[in-house]
Amino acid sequence: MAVMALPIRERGVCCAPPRRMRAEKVGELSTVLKALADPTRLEIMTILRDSKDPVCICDLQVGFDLSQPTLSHHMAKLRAAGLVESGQNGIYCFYALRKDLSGPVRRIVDAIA
Amino acid sequence: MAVMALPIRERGVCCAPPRRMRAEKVGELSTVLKALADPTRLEIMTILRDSKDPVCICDLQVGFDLSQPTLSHHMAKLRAAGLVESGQNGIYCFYALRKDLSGPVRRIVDAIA
DNA sequence: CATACCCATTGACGATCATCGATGGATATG
DNA sequence: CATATCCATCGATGATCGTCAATGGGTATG
Repeated sequence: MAVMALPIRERGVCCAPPRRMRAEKVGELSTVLKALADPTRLEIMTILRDSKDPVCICDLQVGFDLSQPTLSHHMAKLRAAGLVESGQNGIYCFYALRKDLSGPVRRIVDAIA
Repeated sequence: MAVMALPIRERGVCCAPPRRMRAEKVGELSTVLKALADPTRLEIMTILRDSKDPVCICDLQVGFDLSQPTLSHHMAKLRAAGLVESGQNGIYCFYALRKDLSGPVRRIVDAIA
């Protein structure tokens, strides 16, 4: 739709654009993005990011209208993606944003305002 | 695993954490993240972001080992998410990063280094 | 007009995902 | 010990996703 200045092409001559990212990094980043690409997990991440203290699962279960297994599954997915860490204290399980996130991942998490 | 300073809780007393993000914004952002959460589309986005000129689909087809319909489907998804815009010139179809991305989305795109 | 090239759409298939109910383990309380 | 609370795992189900082959439309070339 937009009026773009389009290059001129020659028929039958196509050349692959440069790919600067390593395949390994592409996989890591897409895993992280996939973990964030769900409304529930996205909001949980902002809660963890903005919370001063680790957050208890039971509090999240009150805040979100989801079953307990579903929420547990979401947290496991966030942890598998390397975004959060968990700690147990008696009955309670707490989650917090990992502090050793890589630069790009940290920037992405900060960007979801 | 990590040694977190865990808060003290009272049995049976859970309170929902604050949710600062509007539901509408959560939906938009998760749509964008879902569009980025695929290795192929992620790499295409970096190519478009780093390219000075609009990129022709036929060039992408050479660069990625995917069928033409699959690549077309990926581009449609990026456009549906509001990340790219397209322009036609004769036979050729060009794609480019949209310049009117919102602040958060722009930061996310910039973060995928 | 006939042919070749570029691209989108459709229909189909297997894989992954989000969700739930049921279950069980672990820990605290009485 | 008995009970209540918190949480993870398992199995199942419906939805969505990534991919392809087939098809068709549109545009240039000869």
